[in-house]
Amino acid sequence: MSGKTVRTARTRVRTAVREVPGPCAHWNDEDADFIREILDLVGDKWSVLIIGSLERGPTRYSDLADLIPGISQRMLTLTLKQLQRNGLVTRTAYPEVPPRVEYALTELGTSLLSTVLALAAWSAERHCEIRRHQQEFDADTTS
Amino acid sequence: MSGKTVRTARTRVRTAVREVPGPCAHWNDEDADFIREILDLVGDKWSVLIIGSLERGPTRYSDLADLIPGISQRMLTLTLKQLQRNGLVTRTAYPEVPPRVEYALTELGTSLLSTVLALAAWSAERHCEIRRHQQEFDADTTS
DNA sequence: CTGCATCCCGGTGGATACTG
DNA sequence: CAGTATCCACCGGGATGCAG
Repeated sequence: MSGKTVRTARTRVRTAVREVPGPCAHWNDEDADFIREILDLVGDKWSVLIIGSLERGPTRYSDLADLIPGISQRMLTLTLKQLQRNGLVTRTAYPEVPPRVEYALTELGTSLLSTVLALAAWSAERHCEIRRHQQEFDADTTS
Repeated sequence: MSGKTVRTARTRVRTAVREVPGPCAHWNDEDADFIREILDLVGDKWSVLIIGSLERGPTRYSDLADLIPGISQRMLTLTLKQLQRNGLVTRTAYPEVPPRVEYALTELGTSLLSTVLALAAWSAERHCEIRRHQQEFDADTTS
């Protein structure tokens, strides 16, 4: 997982998903990698929640901890660092006492948020439908 | 964490994400739950790849295995069953010899695909930007 | 207040071998 | 061909305690 075969072609990336020239596979390395990249960004347990909590502007560490019920300090710190590394949030430490640190969404983070929100909307629309399918399936399986 | 506090209100789900009545938290239980629901659906390692591979129509088990490099039989079976349970794909077994089984996207699955594709597009657009940030960050951190 | 270090447990998923 | 079953390594992530 450390190799990742650095792709050089960034061209025509979006169309690659839909237009497939021949009869061969459409999940060509590149496309699959983009999926993986997203999953690495937001596939974990807390990233999206944190990003969403930053929607309204710069927020302090402790405020984030309050906004996101159930998150541990460890995960908050870790995920924030990860988000920062990916350029989705910025970290600003004010040299005061007691220390104050604010996290904020970058433009990149904001753009991701809006995209992710679409997913959340989808879930909101369909989640009862999904539940129904699950129950049907479980009923059938429970022989 | 096993309780999950079964919500009874499915009302006004989509607006809940953007409109926040008061000054309080916007990640109200419901919204967070929708995020979690999505993550359960597509947050794993293979779901999205499988869904994408089904884009062109019904596909056989072995064909899927070929289309998705690196997936194990175990994970292919498991993930397909999960997708089926959630009503995203259908499984059709033809009573022939040798056996033939085809998986296909449901309308629900298709709708999710298009939403997920938006995320993939985002990743395609921004991934070089992300890489840049990562390298900068790592360079700074590598003291 | 903000954050790292450590311990530890459960789940995810890979490898492999076997069945209808 | 289309799975099922078993074993096991890895790591995400919770709890707790300490530090700047």
